[in-house]
Parts: sequence; structure tokens; C-alpha cells
Amino acid sequence: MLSIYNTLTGKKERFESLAPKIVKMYVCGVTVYDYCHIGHARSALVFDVIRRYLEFSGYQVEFVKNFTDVDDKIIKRANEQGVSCETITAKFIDAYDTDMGRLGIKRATREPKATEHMAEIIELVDRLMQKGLAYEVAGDVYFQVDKYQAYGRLSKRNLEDLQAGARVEVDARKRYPMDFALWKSSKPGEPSWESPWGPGRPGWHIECSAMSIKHLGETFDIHGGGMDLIFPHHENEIAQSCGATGKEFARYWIHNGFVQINQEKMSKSLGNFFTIREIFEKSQWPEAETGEMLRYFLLATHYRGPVDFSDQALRETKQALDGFYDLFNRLAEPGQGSAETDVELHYSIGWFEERFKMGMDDDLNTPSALAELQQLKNDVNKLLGQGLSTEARKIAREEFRSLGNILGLFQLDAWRFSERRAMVSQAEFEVPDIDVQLIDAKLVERNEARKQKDFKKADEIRRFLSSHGIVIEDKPDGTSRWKR
RNA sequence: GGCGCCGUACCCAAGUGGUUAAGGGAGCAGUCUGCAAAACUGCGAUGCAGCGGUUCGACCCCGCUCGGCGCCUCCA
Repeated sequence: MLSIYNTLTGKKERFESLAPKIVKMYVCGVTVYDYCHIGHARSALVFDVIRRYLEFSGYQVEFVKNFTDVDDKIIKRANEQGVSCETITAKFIDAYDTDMGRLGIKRATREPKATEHMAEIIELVDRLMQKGLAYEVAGDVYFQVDKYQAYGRLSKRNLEDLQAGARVEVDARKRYPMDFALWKSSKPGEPSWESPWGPGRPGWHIECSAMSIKHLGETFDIHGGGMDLIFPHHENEIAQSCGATGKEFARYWIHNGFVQINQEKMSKSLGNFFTIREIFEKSQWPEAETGEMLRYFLLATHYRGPVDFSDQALRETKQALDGFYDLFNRLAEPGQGSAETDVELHYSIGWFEERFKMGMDDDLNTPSALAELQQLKNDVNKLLGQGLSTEARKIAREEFRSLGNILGLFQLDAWRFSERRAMVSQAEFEVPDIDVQLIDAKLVERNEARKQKDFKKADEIRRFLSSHGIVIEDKPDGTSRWKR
């Protein structure tokens, strides 16, 4: 039974879906005017894991993640580059799909775009006008916050506090300083749509209300995004949505913490952010391995806390993952077992699953779940030392694959290992392209030499393979396995 | 000014009002090995920023102090 921290109530709550066995969740995607950074990756990943875990727990998940493709920043970017907004948005939606795909983020069941929901947006604004919660000034429409009683409920602030801390000049046309735009009249050259208030475009928050209501209904289960969206974005969404429908909007509000660099939030002004593609490009590891490293790294910290990104952290993550794939390699080899080890394996797996779920159920404690995975790895390693049958090995590997899948880990059949204590100097190291047949032939040759006690030759061969990035591990039976 | 977060071993990071404070990385010692690698075993916080308080008992609750950070403007 999943418990999850609800920003709305400030407490961990037992999760209960509105409809049995169906979860409807909406997550704020991105405004598509630039490449995504690791912060976006974390957010996408957290909700990807929530979705996977809910599915694992037997729910059908209707998962909507939007693209905001009409916005000031997009217009600005388009003008800077002298291209249309569509050029910009198409480019970065495509980039989003590529980047998130490399991280193994599953596609949402629906990925709506704001520009494709103008009718719904206008209708929603109109409803707010008719209810007297919004007003028009020269083609702009504002939501009047003091007409909505519960304003500030999500972010735990009141209008007075907000006003006192306002750092921005108040638009004189607003009736109340905190009023926010639902509809903006368009200036020449800007994208615009016909509306009862003249040609214009939607304000920032209204598109999420319109799209979530359209695709999930007026009341749904989960709404999520980064912590920075709590105010004003989600606060405003609640005001608009509840104001228009008179019903409860989302029931559980989930927010992930930031990715930081040296204890500070990543931001463009500090210039301390990393884009996802930058990390993949700079990585010395293949794409699949890099993606899994990033996932593991991000999931090794609880989703609500801050996580500090660094090269060192990523290196440590690689070492941790190597341990799993090392085990998987050995599990892929045939072996002899006993009734006792088979039984112990089942016992260990059973215990593990319980602990794993316990962690995940406790507000998605992925660090704890990973620790349990590590524990299982240790158990299986010990059993392997005692002897495990081929069948038992398959079962063990499958366990890692199936539960790992909830975190999007351990799905790979091949894995590039870190270089261990190098047998050769950097200068001797050659491009690690050597074909498998040659490796196997060299291993046979080497083991023949070992049998003859010609260790000089054996070491030469190892040295040769090592220079091609191949690491040899000798098995007790006189044969060897290798890995890159 | 308002709201809020963080401070656990060399590094990362869970966790609990009371048995041995998870796990990973690094390190050291050992087993195994021709040598390695991998794996396994052992070592490693007498303490959970500091000081008070509540309590039979606190790292975990409360208060204060110190240090770091976030939001209140666009932001995952």
C-alpha cells in the first residue's frame, strides 16, 4: 500500500485512487524553447518511476504529460533566431523525446500540446469570466485571486505575505497585484488565436488546467512537477480549475526536489547547469550505460531532497552498477547447484521483494529500494560461491530484471565495464575494437600456456587483450571469462 | 519581511522515541588465485552540526545557536 507525500496537506498519505485500479496523473512537462538539463531529467524520471511502480502495483495508469508550446520565451527565442515558433517548438520537442528516450523514460500515455487545445483553453477562461472570477482589460484577461477563497492553500502562503515580498513591478491594469493572466492580447507578429476578447494567446498556467481537465476529467488523482512549480504555477492551476469547476482538482500533489551543483541550484544565470545531451556526449561510456548510470544516480537520493550532481558521483555510480552486471555475467554461465542453495535463493528473493516494496511504498524511497537490491546482489553472490544451478541463476537474473524494471534498471544484456587496474599504460591502450573470435582464440591459447605453466606467455596474452580493453577473469576450472 | 528545506563515517546516502545507526563508493587487512580480476570475510560513526529542554530513555519530539540552501519574478 503506497504512501506518498502530498504537498497539499504537507503529510504522507496513503494513496487511494478515485476509481479502483485506475490512476489518472498529470505531470507538467516542459516549455519547449531549449534543451533539457538534468533537473528536467530528474523530474521526468521521478514520475516515470511513480508510474512504473503504480503499474507494477496493479493499476492502469493514465499518464498525461504536456508540452507547453506557446509562451513568451518561445516567442523571444524565435525572434532571436528569425524563425517561427513552430520551428523552435518542433525542434525541442524532438530533442526532449531523444533525451528522455536515452534515459529510458517511458512515453506518457498522452502528451498534449497547448496549441492543440485552444478551444478548451478559451472555454475555460470564458467559464471563469462568467463566474466573475476573471476580468478583461483591453484584450487581456486576468484571474482575480481575492475572489478565490482558498488561494495559497498549496504553497501555504497568504495574499498579504505574497504582496509584501513582491519583487516585480505591479501591472497597473490588475485589480490586485497577484492577479495573473489567463489570456494575453497578442502584439503584431506574435502567434495568436481568435477569442471573445480579441486575438491573443493563453497565459502561462491555463493550458495545464485545460489539458488536464480534458484528458483526465475535472477531478483526478495525481498532479506533479518540480518544487519550483508549487508557486505560482500549481497554485494558479488550482485556483483556475477549482474556480471554474467548483470541484476538487488534483487530489495528490507531488513535487520533486532540485538537482544542484556544489550545493547550489542549477540555473542559467549561474551558468552551472548541464544539459542531458551534454552529459551523454561527454560520457566515456556507451549511451545505454550512461543512461542507466544517470537513472541509478538520480534514484539513489530520495526524490524530495536535493541531489548534488558531480563527475565523482557519476563515477561512484558506475562502480555500483558494475557490481550488478558483474554478477549478471556470472549468472549467465551454466552451473551446478544443490537443493539447499535453490531453497536459499527463493528465501532470499522472497525477503528481498518484501523489503523492496516496503521501501517503495514509503513515499517512493528509491534509495532504500536500491539498498535492498544491493543486499540481494550480495546474497546471490554468496550463493553463487556455494553453487547455483543453471535454472536458479536464470531465476535470479530474472528477479533483478523484473524488479529492476520498476526503476528502469538492469535491462541490458551487454555492459561495458570500467577499466580496472590497468595492465598497460595509457599509451599502450589501443582502440578497444577487437573481434570476439580473436578474443576467444587468445583465451584458448593463454589457457593452454597456463596449463604448461608458461606464465610468461599467459601474461603476454593478457597484456595484449588488456591493451584492447579486455579484462580476463580466470575461473577455477581452468577456463576464463572476459569482459570489456 | 513571509513560507520552507538541509547539516548522519573520507565521499555519497537511508533510517528509527529504546536490541548491532541500512546500503553504495573509496581505504586497510585477509581468503581464493601461478599472478590477477571478480567474489567472499573482517576493520571502519562510543556517535548522527552545537547547546539546552521534554522523556524512564532522543540522532529521531520542542526551543535556541551556528553553517549551507530554496521559493516568494521565468524556472523541473
